[in-house]
Amino acid sequence: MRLSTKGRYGVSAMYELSTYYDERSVSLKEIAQKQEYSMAYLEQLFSTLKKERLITSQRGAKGGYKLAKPPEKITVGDIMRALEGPIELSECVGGSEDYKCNKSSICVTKDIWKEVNDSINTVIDNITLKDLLDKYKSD
Amino acid sequence: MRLSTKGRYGVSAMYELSTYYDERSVSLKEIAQKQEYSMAYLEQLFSTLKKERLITSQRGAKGGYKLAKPPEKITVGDIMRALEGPIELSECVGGSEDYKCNKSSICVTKDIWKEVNDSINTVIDNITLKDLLDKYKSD
DNA sequence: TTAAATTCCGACCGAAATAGTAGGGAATGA
DNA sequence: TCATTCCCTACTATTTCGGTCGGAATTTAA
Repeated sequence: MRLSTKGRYGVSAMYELSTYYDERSVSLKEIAQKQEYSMAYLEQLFSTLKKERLITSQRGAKGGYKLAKPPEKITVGDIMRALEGPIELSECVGGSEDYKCNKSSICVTKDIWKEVNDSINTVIDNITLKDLLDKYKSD
Repeated sequence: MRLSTKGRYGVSAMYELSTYYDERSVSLKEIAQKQEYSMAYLEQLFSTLKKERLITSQRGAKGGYKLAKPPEKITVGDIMRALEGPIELSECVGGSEDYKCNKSSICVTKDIWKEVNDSINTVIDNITLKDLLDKYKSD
């Protein structure tokens, strides 16, 4: 039971961007080196993050990426959902309301997955990049 | 971001067993039919559940499976961890204490995964099979 | 004692997801 | 112009998922 690296890589990379927010763009190369990730792989994640409008980009020499919004307006949940899709522990939970559920025991367990979903979302939606910045400073 | 079916199938199947706790063994065939799961697949899950001593088995005609403990002593967390392994959103969290972490931003984000882990565990460790039984009765 | 029901066990399998690689094109700044 | 950087598409190796298959061992009942 584990998450993919996408979310982890993404949050770390976004944190890196947030340390330079309002200062300058940061290139993929720089982030990849600092975090020891594959640059080409990070590139794919950034492409997604850009589509989701969490970052902006600047091409060419001295180019790079920046946060599209201030760190206090970007949550870990935003990043996770952008990269990993919605959190759905059971198709019964997130899906359409009309889901036909003739298996009694599934209906009983359904609420469990919803509860777990909610608790995960609560946690990740309540941590912003700013929180991480503050935390690191105080450490 | 989603869990495998193992945990879901497992919890549903265990719920089924719990409805007959202290009454009789339930065969795989019966559970598979009731829940419309593949019998051969369920078999693998049950093999794991048995190794983890959550169920006992009786071979031969009139055989089947039973809960190894009363429903109030088996949590959803027990079942999930048996089938899906420990919850580890990051190798940084569950692993050894000496994990060398020279990437500052990972250390900052590490606590996030721990928090998420903990919140999931809290939820699933606080729901027993008995709770599910009671819930279904009252519905 | 034989037949049917059942668990037990190991091997196999196709599809999808994961975690990347590789290569070239297009914009930009110096 | 040229090095730097993002952009895009395609490919690939490995693992996990969800499941199948065949047969052996055990038990009950006829």
